[in-house]
Amino acid sequence: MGKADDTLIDTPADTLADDVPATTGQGVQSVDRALGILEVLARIGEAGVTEIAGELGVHKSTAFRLVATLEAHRLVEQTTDRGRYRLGVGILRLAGATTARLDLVQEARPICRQLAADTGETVNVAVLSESSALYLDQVAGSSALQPHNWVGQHIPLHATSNGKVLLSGLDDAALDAVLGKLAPYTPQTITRRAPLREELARVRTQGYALAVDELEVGLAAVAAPIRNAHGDVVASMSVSGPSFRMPQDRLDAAVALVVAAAVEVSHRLGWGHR
Amino acid sequence: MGKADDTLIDTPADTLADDVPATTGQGVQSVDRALGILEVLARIGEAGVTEIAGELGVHKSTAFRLVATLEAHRLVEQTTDRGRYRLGVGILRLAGATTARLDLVQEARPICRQLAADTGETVNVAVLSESSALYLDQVAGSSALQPHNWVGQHIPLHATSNGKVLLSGLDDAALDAVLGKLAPYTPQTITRRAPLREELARVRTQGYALAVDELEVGLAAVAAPIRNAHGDVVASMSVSGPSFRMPQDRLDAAVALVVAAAVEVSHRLGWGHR
DNA sequence: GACTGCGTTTCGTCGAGCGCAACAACTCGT
DNA sequence: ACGAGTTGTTGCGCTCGACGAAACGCAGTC
Repeated sequence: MGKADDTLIDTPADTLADDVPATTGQGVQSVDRALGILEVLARIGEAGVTEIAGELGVHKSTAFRLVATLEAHRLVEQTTDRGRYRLGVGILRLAGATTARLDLVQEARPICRQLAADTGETVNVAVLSESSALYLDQVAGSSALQPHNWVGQHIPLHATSNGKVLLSGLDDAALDAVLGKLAPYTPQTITRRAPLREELARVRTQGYALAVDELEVGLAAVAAPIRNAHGDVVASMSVSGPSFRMPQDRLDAAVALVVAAAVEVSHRLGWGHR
Repeated sequence: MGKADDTLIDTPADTLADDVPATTGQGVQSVDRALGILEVLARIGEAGVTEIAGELGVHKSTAFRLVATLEAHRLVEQTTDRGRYRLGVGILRLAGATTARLDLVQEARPICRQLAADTGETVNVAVLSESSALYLDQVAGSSALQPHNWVGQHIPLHATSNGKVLLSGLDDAALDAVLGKLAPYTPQTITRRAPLREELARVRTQGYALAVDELEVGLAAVAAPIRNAHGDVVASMSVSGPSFRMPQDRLDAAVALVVAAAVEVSHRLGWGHR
């Protein structure tokens, strides 16, 4: 009886397991290693050939040849001639193409722009990916000294408005599978399961989520769900800015605007049709 | 066979053609092909194994194995089981790692220096902020008299070349939200909406903006847009100097140089053609 | 129900990619 | 200033891993 959770094992089986440790060991070896290099660089930021080779467990020359190939495609670049390597602009070009083909981003972008203009704050679109929130798009508000570009970053689910919205779309089993330890980022962070469940229930009923000083002191955000044709929560859209610029009345206004915007995007994705 | 052509390998290769058709032919073959697949998918958006194989000029099974390896690293994903392939979220994760260290000012600075050296005039980088242009960086030209430092200053949008470029990236709604009263600074300042819209349309088509005696009599400037991976105008780069030092021919030369410099910075930020 | 397209799998062969070792440039430590 | 110890880079043979051909299972479609 207690082992009912075994149904989780039905998952495609290769979806989980080894996500971090360099190479997966399956597939075309050299490609596998080359992609491992990209992941190493993403994790470390900057590394020399020797360091990369050590990380992958291959010979220096092998690592060098792979890196050189990656460099020819601009996926990595070296800081200086005969210097260390880091991820290059080719990645960004690919990322641009990736989001360009996501109809979610395409449909949401003009609405995000409008929302950013109306609120004057930064707008983000996020989806659930591998136990965290993955930010797909960001439109800076009118007060645009780009606060920080979160696109592509993985953000904790329990400490952000977007995260709460995404979690609110899951059932209890999926929730347990996704939630790990609830790390505290500020004194306001929700760190226990029970209060989080209550908060999620509240998000479900009221149709939006708030997060003030929960990820970072001085940061306030409000998010609303984006649904597909089946009504599933596929993404979340948020407005965020410094707390001092977000008094109660502006926050209320932002709630109304972001909910309306998210509903509009949902409609464009086929939600609410009969 | 063709023997003498070996000298081709000596080419500096730092400014090689950025439109890599598919595979570069050099480096580790299978990695080269795998990265070619990513580029094909970036271009086409979605493709089947057979189509990819045709594009690369390899056998179906080879393409499949490469795609499977890419899929294991989440760089591609298939729309449905036994379906077509497209770029995956792994790309976005990698992109997040690159944007984290990507700073507009930092990437632009060496190019600004070069531009300042080539033109002998002052170079500025500006972004849109709070209904005006915010100057982020400045590199003084070779000329002795130092113009006053604009970094950190908010400058009217309608009377500067940088401002026009930044405005040219907005749609009509955003334009109305940002534009207030068009204050006259000199007799040349554009103070009415309609002529300004025409000017912005001109900026969009020709890819740069001019401003002569519009903010201050005797001050001439030319600016070009800096774009991110999505093609959005995120910043503007300008060359400016006293009008008496800027006859028509020098102005023309400055236009070409600043446009080229802005394109170069855009590339570093992930902007690809089209 | 045969046909035709797809993505996927298996398998034997051969050449591409591997590890080795020598090379070149750069940084320390004394 | 000078080697000792790094680093990134490059030929070179051997071998194992990646390749292509063909077969397979599964969709649609006439």
